Amino acid sequence: MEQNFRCNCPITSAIDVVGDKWSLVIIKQMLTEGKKTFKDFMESDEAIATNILSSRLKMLEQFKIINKGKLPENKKTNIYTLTDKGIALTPIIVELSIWSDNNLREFHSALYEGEQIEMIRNKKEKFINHIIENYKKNNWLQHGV
Amino acid sequence: MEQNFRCNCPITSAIDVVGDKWSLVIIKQMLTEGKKTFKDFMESDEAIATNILSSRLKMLEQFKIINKGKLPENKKTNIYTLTDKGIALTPIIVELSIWSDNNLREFHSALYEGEQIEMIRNKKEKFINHIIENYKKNNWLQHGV
DNA sequence: ATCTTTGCTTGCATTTAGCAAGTAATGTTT
DNA sequence: AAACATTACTTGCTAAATGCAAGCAAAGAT
Repeated sequence: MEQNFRCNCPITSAIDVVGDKWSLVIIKQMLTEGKKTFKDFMESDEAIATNILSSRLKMLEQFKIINKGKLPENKKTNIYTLTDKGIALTPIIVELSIWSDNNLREFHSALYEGEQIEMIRNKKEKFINHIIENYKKNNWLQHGV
Repeated sequence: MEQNFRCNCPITSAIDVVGDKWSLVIIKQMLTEGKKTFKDFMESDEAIATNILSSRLKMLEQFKIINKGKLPENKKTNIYTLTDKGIALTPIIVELSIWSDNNLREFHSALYEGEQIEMIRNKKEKFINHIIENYKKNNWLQHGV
């Protein structure tokens, strides 16, 4: 996988991995919208195409950002969960949200408002931990096993 | 510009603006490598193509993330500087750097090491301010005017 | 007056993303 | 058990973004 990196700068390398149009959107959906199956992602506001979704999930699995598993009672549905590497992307996602709220409103008036973003801004560190704890709680089955 | 946004989610919208392969790399170069002219960006480790660089600089200017100006004594060289919107991207860049250092090393063994990343990790908030103050100091001419 | 530097643009090739349709395996309903 | 529906894909084609090489005009240096 080494040949995929443009250079040895950590910032550029992070962008090489999760800097495409969809990776961080998928991770956001897992982290804050409780999405975990192929169908869940398909039905998102963002309307990702199925071939792109499929290739992105494979790539994220290769970089150990997500796990692919199944529940014992269902042999059809794949359950995708964030690994620790994936959960560690939370601060990036939170900072993107804060930046948009502060700087993009003049170009995009319909941006979500309100409590959640206010909460993120006021108590960033606490909110990051809240999102992570919430994610872990709702995915205890996968994380426990 | 409204039609460029996939939906009303702030995270997705931030990715719509700076989530391409080059925007955050250019901003990183300005913020941490002191680059400010077309030539500076051209000569980077990452080796951006000139047509892409040109279109990215225009786009970043449209979103008021950078300013394009000239020094009084030189009519040829364009000087690009970060606006406050651009400087506000610093926390995102810092978090990308931390994530890489903690999570990408197994896939990219040649990642830069050492002091700087250690410093970022240990004292994140202080380091963000240090980067910003340093940038502002070196660009006082543009910021002052 | 000529040469070099800077900041581009243009044309073409390649890669990545998007859309619509198809499909195989599983699960559900009658 | 047969038919239908759901899930998680793949395939083929189109469109958009990126990459490469060359060219070029304006400004500055020699």
